[in-house]
Amino acid sequence: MVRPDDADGIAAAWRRERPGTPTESIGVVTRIWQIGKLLADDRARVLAELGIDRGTMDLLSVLRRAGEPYELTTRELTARTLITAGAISQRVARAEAAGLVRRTPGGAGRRAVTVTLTDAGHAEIERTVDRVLTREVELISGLPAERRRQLARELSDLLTDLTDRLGPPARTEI
Amino acid sequence: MVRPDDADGIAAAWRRERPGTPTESIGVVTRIWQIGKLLADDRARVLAELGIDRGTMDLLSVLRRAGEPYELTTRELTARTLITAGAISQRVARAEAAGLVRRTPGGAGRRAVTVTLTDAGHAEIERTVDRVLTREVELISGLPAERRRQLARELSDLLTDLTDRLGPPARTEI
DNA sequence: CCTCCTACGTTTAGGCCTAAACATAAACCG
DNA sequence: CGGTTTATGTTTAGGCCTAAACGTAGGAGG
Repeated sequence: MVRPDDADGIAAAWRRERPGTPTESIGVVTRIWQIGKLLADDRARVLAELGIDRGTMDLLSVLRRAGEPYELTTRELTARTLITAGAISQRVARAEAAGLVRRTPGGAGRRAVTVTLTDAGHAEIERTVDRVLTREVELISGLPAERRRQLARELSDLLTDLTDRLGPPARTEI
Repeated sequence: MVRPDDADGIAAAWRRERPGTPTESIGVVTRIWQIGKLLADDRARVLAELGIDRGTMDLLSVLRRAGEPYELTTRELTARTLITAGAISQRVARAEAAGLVRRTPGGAGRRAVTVTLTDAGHAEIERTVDRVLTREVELISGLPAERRRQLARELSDLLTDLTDRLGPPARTEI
């Protein structure tokens, strides 16, 4: 197995090939993407074993976290998630077909549709969430608690700064 | 615009709804995904203005960084990228149709296909790379140089640790 | 009231990816 | 040597997403 280029190697290659290329961001940006992909693929594997996909788990998670009575409008779901309204509509349709949520017209807004967790959906997320989060804690356990908290703070500062620069569209997951 | 849940809010919601849920990873993992998505969407916007897509830029970047004579086999491309061999095949086919690369049978390995940057492909990546990287440096300029380097080191440690735990499949981009 | 406008969802077309099936050159081996 | 395995790529089927077109309920304004 070829050892993939590390971020430092990529930056060095650009400077060698094109002296003057601005490379200061690569050490952070590339690694964020690499780590994100490793974690995302691992979660997909865990969920595949449980017979559920990421989109559905994301949906059920948001509803479960909202607390009793476990319902939100489509608009609220869109605002709390990283994806578009159309994708939410499709995710909800799939979850509804699987009996995990229920759609009922009427609710808060003008023409809102309320999405509610069914008992089956509630059971599904209970079955899943600890498995997923326990696995994740295990994955980052190489980082001692204090360094983990420090990293979280630094990422929080970066995220806040980016959000200010780019407008608000950075949303949730799990 | 509804303010999205922040990672701390998500962790707090899980602890409120399900005391005992392991939430220590959320502050790092969720933020990694959020930051990654903000940066990826921004890059997609920059590239859309330049009339090129992320996959193509990624391909041209890897070839350009390889240095003269700007060619790699499909297998090497797969090893240096975050995607599957099938996707590489499709990306190369698209780039070839656009005249940006050339495929020639034969090369290093057993039955290798060599992918070479054409002059048009070379020009395309020259036109693009500074724009993309300059934008990225600007985006993370809220982080002073020393903190940026420290964050890069911490991410590097985390990535190394994750790669060891999960096997080697963490690859490149840009 | 009636019309227009705006908020809210859904549907559709298309893109790109993954996983798996497929094709085949080259090497291995009895 | 000739059959079998292995390394490489490509193709195909299907999934999920985005962007944009499309419906339509309720207000707002005249």
